[in-house]
Amino acid sequence: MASKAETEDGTTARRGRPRSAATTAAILQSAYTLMATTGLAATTIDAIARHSNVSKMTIYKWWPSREALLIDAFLDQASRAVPLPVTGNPAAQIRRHAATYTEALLGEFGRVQLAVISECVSKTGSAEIFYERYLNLRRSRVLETIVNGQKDGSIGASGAPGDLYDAIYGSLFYRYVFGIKPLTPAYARNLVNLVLRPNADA
Amino acid sequence: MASKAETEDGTTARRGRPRSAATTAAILQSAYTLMATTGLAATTIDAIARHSNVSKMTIYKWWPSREALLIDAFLDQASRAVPLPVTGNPAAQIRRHAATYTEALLGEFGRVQLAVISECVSKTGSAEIFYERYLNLRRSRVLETIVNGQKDGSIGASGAPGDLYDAIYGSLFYRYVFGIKPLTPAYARNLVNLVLRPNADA
Amino acid sequence: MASKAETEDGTTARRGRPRSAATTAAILQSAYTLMATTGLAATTIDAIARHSNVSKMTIYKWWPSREALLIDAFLDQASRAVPLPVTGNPAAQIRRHAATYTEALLGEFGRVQLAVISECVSKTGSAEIFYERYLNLRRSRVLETIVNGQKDGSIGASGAPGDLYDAIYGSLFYRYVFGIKPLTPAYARNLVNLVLRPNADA
Amino acid sequence: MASKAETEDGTTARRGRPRSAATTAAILQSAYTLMATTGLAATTIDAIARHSNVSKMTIYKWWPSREALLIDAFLDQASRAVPLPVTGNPAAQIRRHAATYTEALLGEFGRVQLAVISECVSKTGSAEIFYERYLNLRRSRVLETIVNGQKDGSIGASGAPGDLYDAIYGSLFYRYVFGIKPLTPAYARNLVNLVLRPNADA
DNA sequence: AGTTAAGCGAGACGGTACGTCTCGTCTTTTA
DNA sequence: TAAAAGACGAGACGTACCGTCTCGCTTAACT
Repeated sequence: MASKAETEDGTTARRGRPRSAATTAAILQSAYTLMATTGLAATTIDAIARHSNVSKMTIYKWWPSREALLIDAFLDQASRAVPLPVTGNPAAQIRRHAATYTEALLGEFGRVQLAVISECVSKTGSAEIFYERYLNLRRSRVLETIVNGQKDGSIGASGAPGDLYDAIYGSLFYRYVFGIKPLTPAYARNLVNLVLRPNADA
Repeated sequence: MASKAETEDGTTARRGRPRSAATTAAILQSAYTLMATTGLAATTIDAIARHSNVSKMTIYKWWPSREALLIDAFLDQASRAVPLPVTGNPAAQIRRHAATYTEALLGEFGRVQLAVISECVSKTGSAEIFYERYLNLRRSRVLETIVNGQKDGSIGASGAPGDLYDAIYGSLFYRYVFGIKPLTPAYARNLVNLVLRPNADA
Repeated sequence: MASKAETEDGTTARRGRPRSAATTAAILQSAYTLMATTGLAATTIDAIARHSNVSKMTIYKWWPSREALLIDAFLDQASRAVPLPVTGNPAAQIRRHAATYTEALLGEFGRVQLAVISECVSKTGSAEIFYERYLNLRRSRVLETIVNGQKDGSIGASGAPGDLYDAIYGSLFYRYVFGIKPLTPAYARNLVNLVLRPNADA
Repeated sequence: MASKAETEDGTTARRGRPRSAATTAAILQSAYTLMATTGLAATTIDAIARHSNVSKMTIYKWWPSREALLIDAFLDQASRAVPLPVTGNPAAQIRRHAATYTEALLGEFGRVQLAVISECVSKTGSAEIFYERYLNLRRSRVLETIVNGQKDGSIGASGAPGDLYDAIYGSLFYRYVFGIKPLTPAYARNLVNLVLRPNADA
């Protein structure tokens, strides 16, 4: 007989009090809310603990550093935002996505994302971790779409997909970080057309 | 900061009150050095005061906040870096500038610039101040060059100059922040060609 | 028929898993060892649990507070130490006991006893509990001996037995707590003679 | 000409903002008050800082540890208490002093003194520091008085002065720590007579 | 043999103090 | 009269222990 119980999904049941999902959620939610409302400087571990009614020890138990927590808080809340469209031809998909992304940038999503990136930069010197844990996947998907568009002819630009992607999303990010106007869905759509040079009917 | 002369017998002879310019320079130099070597997190006002042998009071007297000081420290050291070329046709000028800028990004200049931007973002939520005090001027000059290129035909791309600029420099910045490879002078030159579509002889 | 089993010694056997004697012993032993070796400040409940491989829950189940546990740990180990001699005349008995007690004070016994007393004082403001659970009984026995000595004339001092006892053992404790030298068996024997003024042949 | 200003009392004036006497006093007063009212366990550095409206940094700047602060707090408030009488013959002086000391023991003084001693014991294993910084001087003075009494014949006991002192004050301390009754000025006077055996007219 | 109750280790958790750090302000001496 | 030296209140840092609370497993007495 096995000395440890197996749960239905095959994971081994651990001894001891199980980790509280409610606590974890409260921490992530508080971190996100504080970033969105009070800004990065006020989003201290102490403030998160106070806001979520969780002890600091519990936070430090599960996250090694503030940037790790902030990334998780962002991922937890923002992952479902800005999905890549699945209908329409590749150029149109990207155009819609860039517009939606721009709209998100102008709201809470943008504020929090930039705070997380800033935290990573000030702690580690770059935002590579953020790229690996969040951006990379999304970029890969858009890259595939660009490749498809180049294949089916809906995208006229012949540059490397990564270069095209960065020209679009790098522009949006650049304008957002430095407050360069305009930065609107219409600007984003126009930018996509400029960079990808889609066929007239795309 | 060389505010003290050494006499033969080793005692320190005061030559009178150090010039405030010397003190200012020492503060800016220390801030820059600390950002470049120990990173943003360790570049505290206390550390700058210690490193420059200046009292904290003097620093607070002249700068209202850390980001203001860091911007000045960056401007003081980095203004002379990455000058816009004045020879060659417009497309070639930008190509050379983008390559030079990329090279600078990969060194001390990039590290410090990103630290300053990060500080602005974490304090104010964006890097607008940095844009106004540094980027804006440089961007304007390049924009003029792009306009010239579009007029004389050396630049084939017809988009708004600002859009073209952001596509190039936004891409470079984006790759730098997120550590996306490759990021080299060759990549920059290629990117300029992709975005500006210069005539074959440019 | 009895609904509950009776063990040999008349105690009622409880349902469920019986309390583990080994665990109890391990806790008390660890508490004593830690007090003797690492000092009171390091003898935390957590440290005792770690050292004895017992969970904190088990400790808190059986002892309501740290001072209660430390007293028990002391009693468990130290009760058998420093027995009152039963041979010789009363004055000689006390003289030998004071000397033995002094010797014990200078070793592990003294260190642990003082730690326990200190813990009681810092938690409750005095060491009355320690007196009630440990000192009182021993003092009573010595008091009887003093009374006997005063009756049979071997003790010349006419003061109240309690006053004589405290003059002797209070002196020893006082010197121990404040590190006043000398504090040796010889000093103790001399002190007993000074306070009790035994007849020459005692 | 001196390069540093000399204050009236001959101490060298230091550069920079001078230490605030009010702050120091507030810290010591708060520490004393908290010990007397809430007990040792509640007299944390945090609590002292809160109660005195002083930052923890300032406390840690001037005292290396809690026991050091508590000793100073006790000395600051209690030094003037329980002065040795200067009139009357030696035996009578000590009798009065022991009675006064006992009275003090039963009030705030006793509570705080015991707390300080307990803190020293739990941190360092003994109260030697307290002896060196407080008790020693007082004991020496009483010892001189005992010597005088033995010389002029007012004290009949021939033991070493230190032994006699400890028999008296050790008894009082012992009774206080362990809550042994009675502990009153009358008891103290009687104890002095028992130990010192003064001549009838003393 | 199966049920039930308690003991016990593992470990999560909120609370609070620890001792240290930087911030930004304030007060004094010195050149 | 500007600068240094440095005290100071505020409050975050990351760690430790407190005492409580699930959990899963074990051990016995009672059905």
